[in-house]
Amino acid sequence: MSETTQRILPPTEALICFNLYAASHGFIRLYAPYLERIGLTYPQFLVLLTLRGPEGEGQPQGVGELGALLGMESNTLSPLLKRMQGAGLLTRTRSEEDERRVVIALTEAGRARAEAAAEVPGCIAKDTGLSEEDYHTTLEVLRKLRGQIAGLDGKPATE
Amino acid sequence: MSETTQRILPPTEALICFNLYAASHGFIRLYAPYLERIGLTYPQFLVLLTLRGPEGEGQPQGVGELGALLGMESNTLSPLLKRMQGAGLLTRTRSEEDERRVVIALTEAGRARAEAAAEVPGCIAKDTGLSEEDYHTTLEVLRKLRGQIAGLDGKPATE
DNA sequence: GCAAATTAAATCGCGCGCGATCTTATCGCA
DNA sequence: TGCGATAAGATCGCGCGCGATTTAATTTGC
Repeated sequence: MSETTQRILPPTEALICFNLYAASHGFIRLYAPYLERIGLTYPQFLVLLTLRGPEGEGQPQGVGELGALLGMESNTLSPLLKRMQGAGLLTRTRSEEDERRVVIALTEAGRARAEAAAEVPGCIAKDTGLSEEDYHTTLEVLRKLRGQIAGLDGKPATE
Repeated sequence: MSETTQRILPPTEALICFNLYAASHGFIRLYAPYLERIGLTYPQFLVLLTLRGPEGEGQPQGVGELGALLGMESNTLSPLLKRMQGAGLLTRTRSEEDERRVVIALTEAGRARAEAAAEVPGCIAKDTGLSEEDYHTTLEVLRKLRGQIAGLDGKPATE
């Protein structure tokens, strides 16, 4: 691990949260030209990838399951999915056995768009020039970090 | 580095960009109760920390410098700073020597709020329970990653 | 068996992010 | 000196995130 943390830095630079924030937006900016080309926003891209599944064999999902996978709630997902339905990418159907649930399924156009979306991460990986090892290390650090903060949302605050 | 990357994962879980996205929002949710208590949004918190400086000795900054430090442009910063001015936290003054520039300076109330803001990251570090070493490793990985993607925003796209 | 509690999704309001455009000031240079 | 190019901010529109509330369906507990 390189020792690049300097003594005097802008205050935000020493914070994990700002580095996540800046890196996240930085990556989204990298994705932007590719996503614009296929007419998707970044969250829409995430939704399509999730519905597509790891090998293109994804099944329809409820709004709740989708939200759990993406870390969003219905207040974000509902309007997002409505826009995607408007774009002809997916359908929203009330579940038969539980009328509260709404099931999201890809249309043919949605499946095609999802295939195009699935090509993008490879392009980004190439653009960034990260080695296989760096990629893996970074992914592990991030997944571990997410695991560490998952579940402590119950306002620990000044206990 | 633990070997937790499974064979079959939801598609987004294998992406660095989604892990950044999810971790960033996760951290912002951790900050939320603390920031709400002092009446700040997350970007406002970043602005105050930056204006305060590493040791509380920060100097007034132009909108552009502030944006460079935070990775924002005037289309995001201008309304944000205007709201913070409305809240009495800072002043916006046209520069004398260059009438295009607008200089941002903390008010007394802003300085006080910035001191309160500076307390928060320590609380979060405690809540997350990250070891000193994990914190340092994570920070290094993120800063390295940001360095890797900095500057390749010139639409490399399918070259 | 039915009212209260719980759950799923939708809706609303507000504050970002950001592409696109506009305004105004400074700079370059013939 | 003057005028086109550049630079700094501001403005506008739209799509998220998210807290708060609402609506409707299901589960529960008596």
